[in-house]
Amino acid sequence: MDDGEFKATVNFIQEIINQDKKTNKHNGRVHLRFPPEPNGYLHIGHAKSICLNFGLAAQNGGLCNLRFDDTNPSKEDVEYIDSIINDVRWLGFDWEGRLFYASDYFEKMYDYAVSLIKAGKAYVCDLSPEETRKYRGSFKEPGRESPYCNRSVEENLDLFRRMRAGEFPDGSRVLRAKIDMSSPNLNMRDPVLYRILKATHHRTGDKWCIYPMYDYAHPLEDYYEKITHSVCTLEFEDHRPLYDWVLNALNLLDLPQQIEFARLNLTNTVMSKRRLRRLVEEGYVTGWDDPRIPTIAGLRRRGYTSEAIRNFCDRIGVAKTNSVVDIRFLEYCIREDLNIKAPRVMAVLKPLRLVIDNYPHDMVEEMESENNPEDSTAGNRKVPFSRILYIEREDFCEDPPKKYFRLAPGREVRLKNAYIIRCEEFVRDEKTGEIKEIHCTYDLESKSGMPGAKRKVKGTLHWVSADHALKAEVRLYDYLLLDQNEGVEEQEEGEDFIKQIKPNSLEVLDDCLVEPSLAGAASGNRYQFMRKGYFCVDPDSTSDKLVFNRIVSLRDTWDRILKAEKN
RNA sequence: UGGGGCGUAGCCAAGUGGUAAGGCACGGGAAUUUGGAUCCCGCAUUCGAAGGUUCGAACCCUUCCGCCCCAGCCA
Repeated sequence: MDDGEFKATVNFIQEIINQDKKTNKHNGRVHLRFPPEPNGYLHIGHAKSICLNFGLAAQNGGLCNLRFDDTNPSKEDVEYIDSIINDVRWLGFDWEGRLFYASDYFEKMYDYAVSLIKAGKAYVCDLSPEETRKYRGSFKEPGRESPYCNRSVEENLDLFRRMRAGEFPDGSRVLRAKIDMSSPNLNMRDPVLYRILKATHHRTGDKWCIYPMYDYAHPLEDYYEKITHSVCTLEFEDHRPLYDWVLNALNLLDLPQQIEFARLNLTNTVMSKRRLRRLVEEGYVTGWDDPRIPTIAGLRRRGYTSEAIRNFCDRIGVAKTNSVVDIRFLEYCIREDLNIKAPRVMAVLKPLRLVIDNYPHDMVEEMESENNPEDSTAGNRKVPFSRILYIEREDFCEDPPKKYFRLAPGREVRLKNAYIIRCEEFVRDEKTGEIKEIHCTYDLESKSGMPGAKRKVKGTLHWVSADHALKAEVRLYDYLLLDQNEGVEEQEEGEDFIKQIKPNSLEVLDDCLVEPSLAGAASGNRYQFMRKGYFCVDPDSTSDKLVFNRIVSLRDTWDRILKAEKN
């Protein structure tokens, strides 16, 4: 997958693993996990984490589990579990049966909490959420001890048992760790371990009405699964002392090590679960698999390959610096992959009728065409050619600017895999002034493969035969957000990222014409529409009407020249 | 404001005391029946800043500056 010119440099996590292997920490075992909360769809930021965790395991002869961190039933749902499992598998990773749920450990976690209480390291606190916040203090001020922090072990045990039994309403009591209310790290000011939540859990049903908090549950989950390296994102750095505290308070051995790295940000798009959910729920996009959003489902529908995504993730690097990766790098990765894989076909997106006046009326020639010049095993196909063709509207210009190599009055151009033609005249719609049709003559010595084809001609155009072409709908996607840098996290108070959405991030082309070899193209198939880009058959496609998504355009040097001249 | 992190090119990112890798983007050129792909060439006298240590500093020390995260009974 990544052999060839690209060589990954050893990242800092691999360095830690190298060191641990050297000192035989964990007896040389390497065991990681990808621990999503099932409260949303996976996006390419998760893909970075998935590739990192599973990749590190693979590179080190280790293991990687898939684990759902389902400790908050009020936000989670099986819909998300199913989609996450599907996405991780689609990305190409295998947890080899080690699929776990935090909820599987609730009983053990409860028992550990009881031992914490017995050891005098946890207590039941009756403060309300508001009071708890006040007692916690601030960055400036130390917190104050809870009036309940010195309850007897017996009373704590009794209260905690009754919390579990459902005797108290939501929010009335919590179990707290007894650590240090004056710690400069707010996470250590007697953090909440368990809260009462009378919600039906998607897996345990109504068995529980108390649920462990992340800070308590996560280190235990890692411990139960014998995780050696617990990789998470930067915002958990402040939680590491608590992660370690839980494990140490219980006197556990062979402990996992939490290591934090920077999450992925991409330009021109949104990446937070909150924002993606908003786009979906408020109808700015058509669903979690809308090809404009960077969810795995969206990228997949758009036509991205898992290889390209993995490659991207492997190449962006792993570090602790907050960064925003240019989305054009992702585009580079998919073009690189599809350049080798995607068969070439001809498709005219915005058709302009072209008549070859000196070509016989009823003649049809089958033009031999290479399926993929980058792949000698891809073979050839025949494409029908006749007197009336369609070319791309933008491939003709009445009054061409300099450096324009395409068709213009009196000019010659090559039709890909066919003949060299000359534009003799064009017909204008009298009412609209729009150019309706162009008339050409062809050089019958210039057919591809013949000696006469060797003549140098500036431009080569793609085309379809009017009588043979298939109608198609093509969906062109643009970046979701206007400003390049608004892919970063939260904005100023009151600023709404919704305002940054491009009004025309989706353009639907209804009257496209594609070559007949595309008849019956299966959903998910990818092609290069020559000179236009890479396209993927959408699930909406039917035998009556083909529907394609543009995955990414080809690099367009002409377009760049035009833009450069504007500036 | 207390704590925790991070500053190397437009964007990622190596570099760990011996004189700034690589990729993307960008610019130029070659070749070309895709203005694609490919191939060449160019692109940081300097590493957030200033001092110091050293024969030698992006790397070590000091001070300063900037950015990110934390005051959920979310994860």
